[in-house]
Amino acid sequence: MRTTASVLHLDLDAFFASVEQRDKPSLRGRPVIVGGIGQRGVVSTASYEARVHGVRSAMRMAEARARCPHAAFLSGRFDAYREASALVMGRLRQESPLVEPLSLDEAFVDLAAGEESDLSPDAVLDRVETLRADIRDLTEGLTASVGVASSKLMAKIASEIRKPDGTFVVAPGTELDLLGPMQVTAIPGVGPATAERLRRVGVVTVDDLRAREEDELVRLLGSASGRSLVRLSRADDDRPVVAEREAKSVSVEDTFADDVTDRARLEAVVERMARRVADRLRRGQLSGRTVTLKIRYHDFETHTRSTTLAGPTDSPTILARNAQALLAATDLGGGLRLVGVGVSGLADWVQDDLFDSDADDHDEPLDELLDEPGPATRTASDWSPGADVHHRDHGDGWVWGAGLGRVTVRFETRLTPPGPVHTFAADDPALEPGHAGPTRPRTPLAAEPGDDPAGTPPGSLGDGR
DNA sequence: TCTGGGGTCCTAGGACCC
DNA sequence: TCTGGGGTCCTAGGACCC
Repeated sequence: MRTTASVLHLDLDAFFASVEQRDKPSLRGRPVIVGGIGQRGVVSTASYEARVHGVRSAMRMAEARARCPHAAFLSGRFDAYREASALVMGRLRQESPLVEPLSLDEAFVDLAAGEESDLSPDAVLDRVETLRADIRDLTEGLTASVGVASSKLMAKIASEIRKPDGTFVVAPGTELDLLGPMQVTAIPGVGPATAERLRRVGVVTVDDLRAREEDELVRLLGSASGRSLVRLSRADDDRPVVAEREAKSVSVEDTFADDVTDRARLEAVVERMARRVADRLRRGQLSGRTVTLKIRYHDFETHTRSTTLAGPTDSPTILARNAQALLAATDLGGGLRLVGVGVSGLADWVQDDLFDSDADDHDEPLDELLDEPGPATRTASDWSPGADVHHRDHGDGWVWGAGLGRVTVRFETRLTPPGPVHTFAADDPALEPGHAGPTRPRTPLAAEPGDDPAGTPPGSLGDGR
């Protein structure tokens, strides 16, 4: 933990609602509620005028309307929010090169990372007041709350204390005085479920938490949470401010106004979603390997099904086909209230790069073939540049394979995912045209030593035991 | 008229490998 | 003939955050 208050946390006050009030003078001084406007919407942000009436983030819109019928209800203008956010983040980067945005309206700044400066609490306070005034000018009126402390944990807690439009600097050495009496839910990461588990064993405040043994908390909450909570309860937090964090997943989901039972309609929705995901991947110059379908039944029961491709793709067609295959394997029950499509296992390259192929367009047949779902154990390196690729359609599935330059040929078939995967030898009768699908379970294709001039795929040989 | 959308991280079990 | 000890990958679900 640092000895100076040099981690800054900034939080723009009622951000979405404030942008709306800034851009529409008629809304100033009035309750403004931004969120899902439809039947099943929830509140994203409520202006302070609306909070007076008990309207909160994540509240159902129906309840918000009941509590505050005279409010302005808006669905949000994300381009405007992104623009305002970029101005703020830009100003923060003048403060230090090390800025970690957490969302459009929140960021950590490492004040110790830039040029050497006076990090005494008084000097930092002056600096923050200048920063907040600049942000107000730059954004034409948006206000921010700021906390500065010796760690991320305390900075984030501190920014809540003088909210809205205030600053709180935690003098080094006083962290536990501030944190100890707070409820455990003040610690980010402790939500309702964890708080309830802790309450049942008599832990309500951070001081209560600190009195417990690590072993007990690990048993109660698991290894990661237990250990981390022990440290945080002591204000022991050395997590660094990290500027560039790479995305780990991309997803799109939608809740229907009314539950949908029509499979054809769901297929169309899933296809559109997959294309949107692919579009976002490509704009981010990313590709992904694991396709996930998310569904939510009428009773809110939620499930995910996923399939992992042989290599990363950003092809809308491939993503759509895989998402639709997952849907096809899904029981629609009494209807779905939500579907979603996501991709994870992101890479900043596409599988194209591995092949000596002139297929620049990811939707070309050859390329698609190579991106088809395969067994999880197959890796991109199973394939050699210029490999001779074969494909045979077997009606209820398909077979594909690639020659590595001579006799060694791997053939694999896959039924509609997530069905079983089978591997065949080149002379397997199942490969005869007209044969309708695999006839025997997957068997390892042992390459004979010295029989493979193109190199053996990693992992396909035993360790000699 | 119960309960958004976009994320992250963690856990746990099974398959598979060495 | 009873049964190891790691490790990684994959799938699914849950808690949490803004």
